[in-house]
Amino acid sequence: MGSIKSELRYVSNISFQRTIISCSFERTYKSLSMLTEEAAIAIQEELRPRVITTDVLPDPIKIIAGTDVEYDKDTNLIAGSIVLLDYDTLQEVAVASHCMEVTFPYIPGLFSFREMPSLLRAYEKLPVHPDLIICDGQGLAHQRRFGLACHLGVTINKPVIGCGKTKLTGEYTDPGAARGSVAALMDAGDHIGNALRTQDGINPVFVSVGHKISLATATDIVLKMCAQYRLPETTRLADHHARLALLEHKKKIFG
DNA sequence: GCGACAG
DNA sequence: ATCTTGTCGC
Repeated sequence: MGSIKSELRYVSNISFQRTIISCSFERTYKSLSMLTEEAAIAIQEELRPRVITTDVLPDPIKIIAGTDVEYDKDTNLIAGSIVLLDYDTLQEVAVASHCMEVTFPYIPGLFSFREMPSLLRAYEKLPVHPDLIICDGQGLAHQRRFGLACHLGVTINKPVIGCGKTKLTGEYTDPGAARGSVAALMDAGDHIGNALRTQDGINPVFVSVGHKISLATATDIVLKMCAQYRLPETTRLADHHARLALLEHKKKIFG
C-alpha cells in the first residue's frame, strides 16, 4: 500500500488545496493512527520551510480568533473550538466546535497531529474566517521549529500566533515582574520566541511565530489581548466553548 | 543513565 | 488535558 509515503505526500499538499481542505483532512486523519512517529516528523520537516515569519496581515485587523481543545476525563472524546472576536471591542462574533475521538497520542513535539483534526473541522464550520488566530500551543518555539501554530497557519494559510502556558523547549532569563516585560526564549542559538509577562507578578506566557506574523507583532498583540488575565481573551473564550461543546456532546451520546 | 517534555 | 477547596504567601 505504500501508505506512509502517500500519506506524507497527501498531508504535505494540503496547504495548496484550500478548496478541498475538507476531504483532504477526512482522508488524512481517518488514517492518522497509521502514521508513524518518523513519518510525522518527516511531514514537519517538509512543511517547515513554508512558515512565513514576517507580517503578512490584513491592514486593520477586524476579526481575531482563539482556539483550544478540551479532553474528556474518562473517554477518548475531545472537543476543538474556535471563537471569533471583534478585534476592537472583543465582542464575540461567532464560535464553532467539533467533537470527535482522539486519533493520535500525545507526544511532545507532535502535538499538532493530535489537536489539528478537531480544530480544522471546527474551522470549516465557521460562518466567516478570522484575520488572525491565536492558538493554544507553540509555533516556532519547537524542537523542529514547527509547532501547532505553524502547522495550523501553513495548512489554512492564515496568520497564526503561538501562545503557550508553558514552554516546550528553550531557555530564558527572568523577564522582570511587571506586565509587558519580555525575555527572549533561546534554543540552540535561535531566538524562537518570547516569555511575556502578561500580568504583574504572574507566570509569563510563551509567544512564538506561527505563520505570517513577526515575533514583535505577535508579542504586542498577545499582550493587548491580556488586559485582565494571564491568558489572551481569545484563549479563555475558546477554552470555555470547548468545555461546553464537550459536555453537550456527551449529553447527546450518554445521558 | 537522568531530566525535560506544548495539551 | 484531567484531579480540585481551601489554603499558603505576599
